Amino acid sequence: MALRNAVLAALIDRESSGYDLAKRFRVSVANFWTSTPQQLYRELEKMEAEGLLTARVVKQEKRPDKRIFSVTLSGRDALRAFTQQDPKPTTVRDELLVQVEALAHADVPSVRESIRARIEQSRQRLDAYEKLLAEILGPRSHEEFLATGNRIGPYLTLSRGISFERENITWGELALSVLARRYP
Amino acid sequence: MALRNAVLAALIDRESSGYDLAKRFRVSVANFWTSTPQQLYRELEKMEAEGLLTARVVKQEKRPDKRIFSVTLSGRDALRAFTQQDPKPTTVRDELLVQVEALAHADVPSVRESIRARIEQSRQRLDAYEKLLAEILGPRSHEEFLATGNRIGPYLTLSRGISFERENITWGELALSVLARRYP
DNA sequence: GGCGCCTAGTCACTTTTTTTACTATGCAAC
DNA sequence: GTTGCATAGTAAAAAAAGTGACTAGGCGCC
Repeated sequence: MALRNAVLAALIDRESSGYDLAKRFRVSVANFWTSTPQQLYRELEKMEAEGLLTARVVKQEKRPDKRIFSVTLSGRDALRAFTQQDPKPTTVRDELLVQVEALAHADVPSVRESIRARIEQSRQRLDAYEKLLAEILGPRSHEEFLATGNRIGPYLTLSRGISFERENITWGELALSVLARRYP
Repeated sequence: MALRNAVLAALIDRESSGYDLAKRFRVSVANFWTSTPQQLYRELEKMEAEGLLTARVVKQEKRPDKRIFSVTLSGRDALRAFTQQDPKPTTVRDELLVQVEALAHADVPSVRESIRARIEQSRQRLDAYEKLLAEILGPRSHEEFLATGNRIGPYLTLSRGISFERENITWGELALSVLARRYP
């Protein structure tokens, strides 16, 4: 019942196939909501059955046909109603931090390697987010955009994603330097 | 199967009752892993049955008796083995950001209020994390601690929590200022 | 002296999420 | 000429997580 709100938010400005939506979840929505493709396909079916979405089939010649989903009026109402509710507190699940919490009882070289991988992944995400943000901004400065732009919501969520990944990188580097010092 | 690693990491340096553990999850572990009390009680039972934890009953006079769990040798092994695995990528679920993503279709006053509440909550968490960090540091400076302290793991995870909550506050204030400008 | 919160849980049920394994076609590289 | 990757999904089962209600004594407060 919660995934559907993220789906509505993702589809409201841009209709998508399940496959496309899964890709968008992987590269940008992941910033505030994570979901597997399977979960999305199921949710899309349910949402269509409940009238929140409509689907139209697009025939393709060189590829399998696809179904493009868009938000119905009833879906819009649901989204608006959702924005009136109290959002649940953020849930985070980060296995890397669990490993770090247990550092004194851990296999330190493995953890070190995992931190490195996390830094690398955060660099890539940061890069992707910054590109998306640049697309939203177009030729405008942040100032101009904030005064006149119309994709304020995505601008703000992307900004949050960017600062999150930056902090990941900074933190990872701190962690590596501490490890280098304490577990040479 | 994933919650258990967080439980092991939380119990390895300090045995706890289920109730206490739930409190610790609420106030500090939440930083990298979220869980409800029910989930914890269930997981503790299973882990005891599998020999990862042992429980001893502590009789209390003015309160209900409690069962204190601690990590067994087998639990230690499991924790170490976990630190050798590739951590799964972070999963985040943040309804507030979903609401913000859908800003153009949202009930803006409600969202504004939710952002305010988030800022307030982050302030409180920041405060709590900083106090915990001060406890870990004791009278030492960060420098001294990093060179000689022994709770490096918790230091690092708390640091991550602190920067996360700071960024939440900064982001929330940016979001409010944008809203004030665009939806007066 | 009643209200509500704190401690310390248990039980039953429902929902959500994850995992694993399938079906197909097309394209590029080797 | 087959291996691997991208597109575009479906199905079923198992595991994990979340919700709500309940027990029961103690404490403080007004």
